[in-house]
Amino acid sequence: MSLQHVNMSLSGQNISCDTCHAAKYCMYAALTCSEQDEFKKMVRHQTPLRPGEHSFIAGDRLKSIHIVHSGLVKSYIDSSDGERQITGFHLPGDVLGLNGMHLKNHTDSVDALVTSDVCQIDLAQFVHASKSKPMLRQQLLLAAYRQLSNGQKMMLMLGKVSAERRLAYFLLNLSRRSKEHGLSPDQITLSMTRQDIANYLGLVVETVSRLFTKLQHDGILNVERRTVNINNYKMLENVAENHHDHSGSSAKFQRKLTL
Amino acid sequence: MSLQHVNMSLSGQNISCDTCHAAKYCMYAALTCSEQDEFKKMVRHQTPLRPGEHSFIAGDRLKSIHIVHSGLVKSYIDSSDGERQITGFHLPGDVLGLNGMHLKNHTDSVDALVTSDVCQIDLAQFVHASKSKPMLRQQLLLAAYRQLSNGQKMMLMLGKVSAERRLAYFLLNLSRRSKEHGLSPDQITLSMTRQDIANYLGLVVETVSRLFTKLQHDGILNVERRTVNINNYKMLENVAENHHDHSGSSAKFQRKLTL
DNA sequence: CGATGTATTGAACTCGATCAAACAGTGTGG
DNA sequence: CCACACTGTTTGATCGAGTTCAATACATCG
Repeated sequence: MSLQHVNMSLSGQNISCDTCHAAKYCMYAALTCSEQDEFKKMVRHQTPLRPGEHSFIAGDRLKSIHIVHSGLVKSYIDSSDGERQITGFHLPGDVLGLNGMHLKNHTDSVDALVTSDVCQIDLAQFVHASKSKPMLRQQLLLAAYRQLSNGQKMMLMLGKVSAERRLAYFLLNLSRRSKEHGLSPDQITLSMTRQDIANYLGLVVETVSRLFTKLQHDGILNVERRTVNINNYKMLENVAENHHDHSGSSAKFQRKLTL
Repeated sequence: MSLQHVNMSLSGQNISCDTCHAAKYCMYAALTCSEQDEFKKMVRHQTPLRPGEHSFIAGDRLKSIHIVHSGLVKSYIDSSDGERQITGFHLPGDVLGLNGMHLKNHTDSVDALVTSDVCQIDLAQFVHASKSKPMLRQQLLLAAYRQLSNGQKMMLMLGKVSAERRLAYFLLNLSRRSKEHGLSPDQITLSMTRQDIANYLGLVVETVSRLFTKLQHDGILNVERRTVNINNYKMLENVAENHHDHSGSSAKFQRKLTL
């Protein structure tokens, strides 16, 4: 099994940071013992989210910090005219809903893609605890800065990058994160639909589907429904970086990619 | 005579928060007197930036917080293969370069579009002062959250929105911000080139130019080089919101827009 | 089994990009 | 003052990447 099944069978209340599989990806890991004790006291759990259920939606009062404990969730914003843009897929340890903090209301929504647990840390308690334990605040801040930097990269993607490169970049990113989470970087499971991937990348499903087929024909990937095997990491990076060497593309390999 | 000329003739060292025209748009305004005193002690100024000069570039050691004092600057990131994406235009009071904080190095670059002053607040001093004056930190945090929220809206724009809507949205945004800065919301000066606008919106110059012409033909705008007059605010909003009623578009007005 | 949601594939179309040319300001130097 | 180069903007003609529409395949589940 993969990403999404970690801890899926735990009941909400049995979860503790001590036994949390995701603790090492969580801000929890960066805290000292006494800070961790403080942290543990603040953590509450929603009942596990079934696929499609949401952790919170835009407009909800923002009274907690949310951190993915297990599973996989997507965050998205909706525009006035009904468009939706998926703004991220989030793995255990990821902090959710920081945008919106300044308004005390969520500006985005979060749905589970697979059965997922999301921890909640009461904001008031957190702020209070931060006074004596500044590292708590520090860690939240770091998460925000990381997300800012990420968002800018995403803008570059959506504004300047071709469809093929977007997908390649997406897969590499997923691969890297899978690896960080102790899973195989070569075999990745897409727990989100093609539709979700397309939306996230600013494309339509058909384009994503065609690109998967193309990358498979090029010998870069093996795609089997939701399972993707990366056969040629280097070539995938070339596609992502637009080193448009792998010239003839499909049908047959042409040169050693060192050319 | 607009946005960009505020204070352009001040020499770097004469600037003080007490006399700063932008103080009310700055985090400074949210501070108490004693906090303001602390803040003032930390502020340093670069010599005024001439158009095209940069305040900092990606990779620079991040040792200060930057805040626009006067003028107009753009921030952008470059990709490995030479693409550039402008990530924002920044008016007085805006905080720059928060992304990158987590790495202690700037991940984006900032160039002046017109003669501009940028204040620098030494990060070490700021962190130290924050210990006794938590509101300082609080304000920086708020800026980060606002930028996060903004970035997500931008993703929606770049991923889902048509060229015409992007430009409309951009102009409305500029108009709103001009108004906030005490300038006319109807007559706005584009201190950035068409190229910059296009890049920011994920388009090419030609498209932006054509869209200006179109919006003018539709009677929504009057465009005169860098000066844009918004004749019909409501119609511009309709374009931005995709209320695709103003159906026949160009050549002749067709219905009252209440239809 | 049919029903439903997801994925792939094909054919035609379209929006915005690209290529190319002309035009308008703004210096700069003779 | 004009010739010039230079940069930014507009406009036209054509192209193409990605969308749209439509049909089919494929799983999963009642």
